[in-house]
Amino acid sequence: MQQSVSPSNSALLSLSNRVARLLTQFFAEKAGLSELGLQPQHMGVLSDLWQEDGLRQQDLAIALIKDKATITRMLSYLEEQNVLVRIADKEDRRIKRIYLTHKGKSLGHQLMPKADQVTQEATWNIDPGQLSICLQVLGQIYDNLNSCRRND
Amino acid sequence: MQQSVSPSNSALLSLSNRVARLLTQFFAEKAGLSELGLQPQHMGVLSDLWQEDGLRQQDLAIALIKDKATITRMLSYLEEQNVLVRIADKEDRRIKRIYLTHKGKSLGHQLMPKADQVTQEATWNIDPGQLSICLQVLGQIYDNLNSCRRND
DNA sequence: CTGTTCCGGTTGTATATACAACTAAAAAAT
DNA sequence: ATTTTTTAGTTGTATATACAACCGGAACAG
Repeated sequence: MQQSVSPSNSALLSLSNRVARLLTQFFAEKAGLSELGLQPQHMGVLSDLWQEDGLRQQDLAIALIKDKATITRMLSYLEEQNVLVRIADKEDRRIKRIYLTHKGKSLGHQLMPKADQVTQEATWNIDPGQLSICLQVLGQIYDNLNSCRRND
Repeated sequence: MQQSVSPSNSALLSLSNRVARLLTQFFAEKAGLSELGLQPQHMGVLSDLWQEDGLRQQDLAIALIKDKATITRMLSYLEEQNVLVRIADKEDRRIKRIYLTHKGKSLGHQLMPKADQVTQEATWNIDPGQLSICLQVLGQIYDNLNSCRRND
């Protein structure tokens, strides 16, 4: 694999930020997000709910590493757009559980493959084994940092 | 390497975003950024100038994947804080070249090792060879996406 | 040369986000 | 039981960012 910059370990911080921004930007364009009334930041919510319905707002805040106030406002918007619904938990009335609507699930069907596609294009010249290792490493880093963080 | 979630390739988008956010957050805390009058987003500028002085604002915008207006305002702040100076280019008077001041370089000396440290902590249980592969892959993805993007 | 186009940077404005303060509900302490 | 503390979510406010419109200087066309 040829490489224009040889990153030191210390580059992880800036490199991860830049890759994340680039991928996000490309995805938003490729998927025509804004034409769908969605913004890049909404994808995190959508993809997490796509994997598991009925999450609490707090769960989303933690998973997405965003302020709970930010989540409140994102969900208000997405609820207005009929992408999802908030349903108060029966047992604990503080909790609101989030469910995708039909429209939300349909968007998931439409968008998840696009995310795959963008990843494919971004990694066309990368050895699958190495890509797989990269994803494993990122997953581990996520777990490492996530396990020792204050959640609020 | 044990792993709580086994990411598919499509996870790159969300995983890179989350890792970037977590690392950024940890770094900001570890380095006491806000006590230094800096915000996380300033680190990109600082680290790029740390590597190469005299960049144009446009260069920074492209490298950091941010709007040039955003860069303008970040630099105005950092210039006020005496972290850097803008110097008009002699040959092309549209261009402003950015140089770290003494204070800026001193901050670099102080902060770059902290970034290393955070990376070390985040990857303590990861095989160095695999981490290195991960960084190479991320670097390649950055190059891939960066080379085919509209710059403005 | 002169007008046109392009490029680097700035400013106006709307949205996204974080932080802080707050409300309501549950859990824990006494 | 009653008070205190903790938890989930919302709202107020300040800052960060993107997008659009703009300005001045450079390059280019005739």
